[in-house]
Amino acid sequence: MTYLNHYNEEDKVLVAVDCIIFGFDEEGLKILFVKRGFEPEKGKWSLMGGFLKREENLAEAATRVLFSLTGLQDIYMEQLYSYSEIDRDPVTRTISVSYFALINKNKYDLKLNIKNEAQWFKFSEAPLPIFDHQQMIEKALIRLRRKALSTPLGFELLPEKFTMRQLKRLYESILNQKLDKRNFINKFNSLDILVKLEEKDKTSSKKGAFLYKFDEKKYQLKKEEGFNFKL
Amino acid sequence: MTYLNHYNEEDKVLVAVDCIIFGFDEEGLKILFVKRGFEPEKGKWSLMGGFLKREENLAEAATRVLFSLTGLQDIYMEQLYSYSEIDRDPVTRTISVSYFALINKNKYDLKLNIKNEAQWFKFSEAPLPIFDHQQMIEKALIRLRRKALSTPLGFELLPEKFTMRQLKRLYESILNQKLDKRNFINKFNSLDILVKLEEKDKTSSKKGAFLYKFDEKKYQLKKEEGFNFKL
DNA sequence: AATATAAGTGTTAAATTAACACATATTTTT
DNA sequence: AAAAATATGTGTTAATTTAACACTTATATT
Repeated sequence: MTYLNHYNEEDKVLVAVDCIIFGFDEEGLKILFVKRGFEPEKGKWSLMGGFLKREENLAEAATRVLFSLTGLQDIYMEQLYSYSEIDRDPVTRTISVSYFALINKNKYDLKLNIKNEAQWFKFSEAPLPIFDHQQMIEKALIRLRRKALSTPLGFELLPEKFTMRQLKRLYESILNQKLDKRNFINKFNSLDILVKLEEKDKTSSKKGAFLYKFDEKKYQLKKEEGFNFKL
Repeated sequence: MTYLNHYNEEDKVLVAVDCIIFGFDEEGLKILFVKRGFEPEKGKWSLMGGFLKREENLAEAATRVLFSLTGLQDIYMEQLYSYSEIDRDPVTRTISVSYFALINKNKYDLKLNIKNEAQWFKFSEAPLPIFDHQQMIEKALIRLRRKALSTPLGFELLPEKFTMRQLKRLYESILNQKLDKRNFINKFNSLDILVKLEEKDKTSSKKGAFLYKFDEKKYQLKKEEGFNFKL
């Protein structure tokens, strides 16, 4: 504590994290909001947020916040951007760092229902959240789209076994455009990260559609390597 | 100040900004460091950094810090990432948000020399900076490379008029690989953002090489639109 | 005169991307 | 029972993009 001359107590600020959680199911891309439990804006929808504590770094704070509000655990999150407008939080100066994650919605829904302050919304129909959260979400969506074209994606969002149709719909809902069935399948197969199973899924037709899963090793390798797709 | 129950004074932290300034000249890609003027690590090389003040947002802080340490003004900076390891600054808990900018080195060098605590280093020969600044720089370089392949780049780094050779060298030094002369020129010309001038530059050969400049409107449009290059 | 350095310019093969249609299985409707 | 609707599955071709590649001209240097 000898060097504090350049370090001015008065400039200390509160730092928060806000988590943008994307999920996916039959209906398309979803986003998870919580009902804010305290004033101001109590009762309104909000990203999962909370304050950074002295004993943790930002990633730890994001993990803790997500867990405490939703019960979700072991979710890999990625830091996105820091928001620092002076009045962004009307109560006191707060800087917020956004994190985002993709999760397999079905896998986690049971846990989620216990704490029902959290709720999934179809991405296109989500209510306007508080503060600058809408801005955060827009940036996250741009990031998600970029990721979809440069790294394999789906392992975190789809059930373990999935059909080509689901995979294609996932990409369509992220990129917000229709994709050609044959081209999509050919393209995705060229990545060589899928394993075709014997099993068929019969929920959407009696003929059944073959199920696939990711070859996790190849998937991770491809993730590190990256690519440059047009879809 | 009625709602402070959830807002805990004790969790306030100092927030800093650190600026990664890239430049370019005949020798290649450069990075700007300052000699740190206070303890700890006084006299060591460091990114331009300083603390966020109560009355400014992060972008403003970055602008102010850059100006006060180097005299550089009107530099567009882009936020990169926030660093929050508890002990990243040995004096006190500090979160640092990195910003990066590309500047035309020659254009600004005069101003710079006035305050000679700042110094350019060839990117490959730069000394190891303090704290986690090296990490910040690595992330900035990755970002810079990505940008080079998805958005036109050079307006901020090159002199107003430049030769194809300089442009190619810029890309080579950012991407850290040799590029084929003909392919590079064809590719870049296909963007349709360059204007070929009558003038020649004779500094590197008596034959002279034609000078080009950017068509600023087309450049900015292309920047918004983006692309997806392999070079 | 020979050699070296820089500028400038196009063609071709390979790879990737985009466009496109029909057959099969089954259920639903008429 | 026939017709229509929904879902699965599969390949070819043209267009575009990328990668590989070599010689000519101008000038200075030896």
